[in-house]
Amino acid sequence: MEKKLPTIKEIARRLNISASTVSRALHDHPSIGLRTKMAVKKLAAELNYEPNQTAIFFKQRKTFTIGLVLPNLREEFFSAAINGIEDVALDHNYIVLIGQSHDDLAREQKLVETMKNHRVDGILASISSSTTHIEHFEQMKNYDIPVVFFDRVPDAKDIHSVSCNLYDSSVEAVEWLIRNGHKRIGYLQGPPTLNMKHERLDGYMEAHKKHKLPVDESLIVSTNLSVEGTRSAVDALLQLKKRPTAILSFNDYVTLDAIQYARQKKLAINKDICFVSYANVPVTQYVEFPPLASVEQFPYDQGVSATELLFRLIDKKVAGQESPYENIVLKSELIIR
Amino acid sequence: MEKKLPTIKEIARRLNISASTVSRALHDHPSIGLRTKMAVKKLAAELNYEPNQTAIFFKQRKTFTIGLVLPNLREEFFSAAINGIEDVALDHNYIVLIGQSHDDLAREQKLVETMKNHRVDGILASISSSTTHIEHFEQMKNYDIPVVFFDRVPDAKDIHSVSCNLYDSSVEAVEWLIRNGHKRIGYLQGPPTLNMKHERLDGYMEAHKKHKLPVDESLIVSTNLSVEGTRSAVDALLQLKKRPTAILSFNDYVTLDAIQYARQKKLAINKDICFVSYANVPVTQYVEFPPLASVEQFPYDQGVSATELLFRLIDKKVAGQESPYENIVLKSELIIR
DNA sequence: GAAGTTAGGACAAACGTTTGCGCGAAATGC
DNA sequence: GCATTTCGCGCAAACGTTTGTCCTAACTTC
Repeated sequence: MEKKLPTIKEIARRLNISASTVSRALHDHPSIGLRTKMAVKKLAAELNYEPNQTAIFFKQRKTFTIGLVLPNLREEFFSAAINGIEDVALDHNYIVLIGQSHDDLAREQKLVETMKNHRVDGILASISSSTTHIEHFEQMKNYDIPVVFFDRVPDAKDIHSVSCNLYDSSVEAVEWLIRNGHKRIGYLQGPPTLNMKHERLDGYMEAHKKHKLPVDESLIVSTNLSVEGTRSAVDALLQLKKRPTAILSFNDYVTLDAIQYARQKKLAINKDICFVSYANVPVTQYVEFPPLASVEQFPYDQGVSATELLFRLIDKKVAGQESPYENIVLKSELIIR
Repeated sequence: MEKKLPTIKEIARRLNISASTVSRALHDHPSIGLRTKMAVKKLAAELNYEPNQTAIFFKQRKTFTIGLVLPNLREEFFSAAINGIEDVALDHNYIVLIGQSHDDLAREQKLVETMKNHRVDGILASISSSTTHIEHFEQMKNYDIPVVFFDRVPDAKDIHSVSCNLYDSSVEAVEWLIRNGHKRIGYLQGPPTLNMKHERLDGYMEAHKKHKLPVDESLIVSTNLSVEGTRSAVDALLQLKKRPTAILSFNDYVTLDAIQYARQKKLAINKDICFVSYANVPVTQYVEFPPLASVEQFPYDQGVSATELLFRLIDKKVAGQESPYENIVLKSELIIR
């Protein structure tokens, strides 16, 4: 059953010409006569010839493949980002290798390693929540594989990245709450590794400062994103003698868990307590009590932007040029329901 | 900046031995002496040698890559299926190329074409809703690339597939509704291309037959899965003089739209009208009125099973053996909330 | 000590494609 | 009609690895 796929050599043999001529003919190289060009193309079509990409990859040192490493696909944010990534990649005739870290550093490392072995031309990454260092990404420099981080960007200097400005929208979100009469606003943050740039927290602080509201440290709690983590964090807030009337929380998924827990505790959502969040994932439209507002982070645009940056880096690499580190910041937008 | 990655040749040159010896030494070939073996490994480690996979792919005619073509990643069903696929693939030291058809036949064709060019070792596919023929998949036979369909399986003979038995659970679902007193049960089906095997409909019919209930054709409507399509289909049901008291609907996403529409029409969910559905996606746990029951289709297991089948096919292909067409059917399960 | 065995490694081809170089013949210029 | 350019194409190397075959020296065996 070993079907022998037609090769350039085969065409050359049949036409009694050399392989190089065939190659050039197929590429419309100017130094090939029209007659041979026609003959080659005709036979190629008849034989259903298709170039062996693995041979080309090998020779050209390019695979027309980009690697995508992200925490998971379950979150609508990431699946939306992929749409942008895939669209740009397909435009460039590239295809996407995917890998989910499931927020596990070891798995993330293995994925990067595997992608390196596959000689991807570049890597897009959103780091896992347990990623405490990024050596595995930095090593890619030794292989001339550019890396662009998006959304979950590590707090390091010498990297390329695309992310949303969450500072401004965090200020805006908290101000919105303040304007709506809230004076005690809780902040439910994510795990430390994802807060390294603490844009959200800085925005939270700034809004308090602007409105001369004191910041109560006990109003700031953390979750590791798990249901239990979120519950105990929310619990800590609800146990306070002076409980917050509103909570700004890490993202919509966390918020859904938080709301569920608050309801379980017999709190009236949007009366006893309000929620404002990040991500603005579409699925919240179906739930009874969605967050009152959520910061749209434009995953599709982030994906597009990151992929375009990656291709610029790949092109420069091919041209042998050095690229300065680029850190693109897109703006986010507070969506009020 | 052209970093020269170390190669076998380089190691051979430095050690004044031949490349073949180096290759064999690295592979612990028995005909290489311990001394040279050690020397080679030592130098390889020092130079940080890593085999150039593209060269190996080229030579071995294998890429250790499988292609995955599916409608979209937004649906939790597919992102859950990927988890199974990825886990099995990683176990086999394979990596996954991904492509979303977005329910567009042309895009699906392009993706398959691109994956073929990348010489993937096999393809996993869940067809788009606009896929009216599967020539593009059948052509893969000419390239010795096995294809395994999962979940959304075309209605054809000569294919490999993994899917859920929806007939039994459909009977069960409708019987459950009947036992709960419903006599007029609507059926909101998906687009024709996805109903080719009409397991759901057959089950719906069978349950009616078993309970000697007449089937009213006007209770059977279709949606193209879009929000508008679903709304007008539901509308048709609600307009009936004798409106159904329950609706069995294509999947949870459709159901969420349907429920939203019904509420908009001032119907009391679970009183005026009940919903039972397929997929059992986790996100329904956060909504106010989830479907009363949903058929779990075990996406992770489907992914695992499909990928394992694919690897069996790949192995047989390598061994030059012919494989009979396998159509694995997993059972589904009606989950009652 | 001669014949046979074995261990250890070299050589070269092969996978399919691309590309720099060069060469002969036709076409052009005067 | 000779010199020069242009055109069309072939030759061979190269990418990095694997693998079948062959070779040589050392070792065994009697």
